[in-house]
Amino acid sequence: MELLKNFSQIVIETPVDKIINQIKQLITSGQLKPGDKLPSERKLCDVLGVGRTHLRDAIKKLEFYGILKTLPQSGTVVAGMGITALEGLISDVLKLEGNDFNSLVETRVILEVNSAVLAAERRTGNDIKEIEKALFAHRAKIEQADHAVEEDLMFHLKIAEASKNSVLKSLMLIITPDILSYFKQHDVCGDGRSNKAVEQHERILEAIKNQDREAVGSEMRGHLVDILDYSKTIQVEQLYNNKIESNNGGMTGT
Amino acid sequence: MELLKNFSQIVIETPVDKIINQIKQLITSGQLKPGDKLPSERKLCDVLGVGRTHLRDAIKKLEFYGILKTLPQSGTVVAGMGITALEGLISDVLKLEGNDFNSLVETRVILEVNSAVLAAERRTGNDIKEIEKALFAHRAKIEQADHAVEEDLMFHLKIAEASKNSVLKSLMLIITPDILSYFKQHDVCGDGRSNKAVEQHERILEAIKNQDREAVGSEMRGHLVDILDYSKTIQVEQLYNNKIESNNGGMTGT
DNA sequence: CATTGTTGATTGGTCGACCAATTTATATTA
DNA sequence: TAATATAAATTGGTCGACCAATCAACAATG
Repeated sequence: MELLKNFSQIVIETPVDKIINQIKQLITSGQLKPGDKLPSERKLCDVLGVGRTHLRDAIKKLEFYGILKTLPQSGTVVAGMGITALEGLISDVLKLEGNDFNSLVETRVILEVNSAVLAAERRTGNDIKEIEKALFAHRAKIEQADHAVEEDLMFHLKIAEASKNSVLKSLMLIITPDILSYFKQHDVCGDGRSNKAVEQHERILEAIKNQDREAVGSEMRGHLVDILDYSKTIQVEQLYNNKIESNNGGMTGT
Repeated sequence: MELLKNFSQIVIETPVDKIINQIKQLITSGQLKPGDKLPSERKLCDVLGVGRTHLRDAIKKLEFYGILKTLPQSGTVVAGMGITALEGLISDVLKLEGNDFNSLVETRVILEVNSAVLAAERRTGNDIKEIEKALFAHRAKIEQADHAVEEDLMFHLKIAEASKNSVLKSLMLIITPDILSYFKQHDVCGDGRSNKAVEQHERILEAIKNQDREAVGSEMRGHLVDILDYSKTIQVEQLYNNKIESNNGGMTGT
């Protein structure tokens, strides 16, 4: 079995990825500065020796990351920001490397606790109603069935909305799918933890109602701490599995 | 001038967006469940009355979000996760609505403070060196020139790396470009704050060296608090400007 | 000389045709 | 009949040609 160690992850580099790397290199090396206009698509794909479709896909992806900006019938320019931080960006962003569930959960705790505290400060009456609705849905699902991971996360998402911080909510939405996929893969919520979770949710909601910053913080932290512990125990097993199956995590893109 | 209030933001809904909305609607309404296979591209674009290019763009975007998964020569399926959370996701994620600089900075404070604390716990000798290097570069740029926004943020990014939390770092990378663009637009760091910033950086680095969690937390918080205050003062002006120019913020995608 | 109008080249956007891999259906054979 | 081989149809992937909008150069006009 030790033979397995002699294999290393095979990286499949699609044409699109190769193009992205070239453009990225041009930017980081300073040959393309913010505001510069890229050569026309036709010339570029001629030089690169690829079809225009691939090039356009690459541009679209970079545009999505905010690196490029393409102006119809005019050209594609390098967006004037974030260049220094570009190094290693594209291949890193959201490419949660699969075995890094620990970071994922740790980050989740940070986002959750803070959004809960903010929610306690800023929640409106309507927010309370929304959060309650999610709580009821969660409880109902658990009483009749076993798994309710999505309803669970929905509760947390409603809290994020009540925090009135759109960025915080967006970031939670970004990491949520990855957490979901992990939970479903490993059946985290199998045992009797579900009922305990609902009780904790109730206490969290209560603290938000009372606008008790301290309480909501500690309750949320306590609620998430089991999961954080759990994540540490599966770390090793996780590492092993990822070497075998070509599991490419959550939202890793193409 | 009050007439301006009678105008409202014009929402340009590209064909791709329309397709995404339809697919999203099919999923949220339950007509498409996780694991289901979508009709073939040809049939779909026939029904929708759009070209295959548009449809493929839409699919690619949804795949990027982790909603769909397309298997070559086989079909496109609904990924089995995150469906409950889907409602409102696609149009929300990272569509930092432009005038929400407040949320942006608030979130930054949260991420920064926590990553700094983690960095104090986990930093290696090499991390220290990297952070120092960034600090020197920042100071050098300030001593000779006026603006050093990118170098400033680079310092913070190095701290995020020292936190050994890849997700935290990724999230910071995501919001960094938006912060940069704002800083550059509004010339935040114009006055003599630059020198003060370097001094604060030095104290933060010192605290990380000493692995002093408390100190690093309060120092970082103090360092960022001016910016948070500042963001509140420009909020109103910001709102106004955004109505006029069709500024679509940072990484809003297509 | 300055301004305007026209024309031609270039741009990104769009579409339809073709390709290889896959799946399905059908025919062949033991 | 069951298993296998073969052929036809369907799939997503790729490419090149065409489109309308834009821009640049230049000529006509005041």
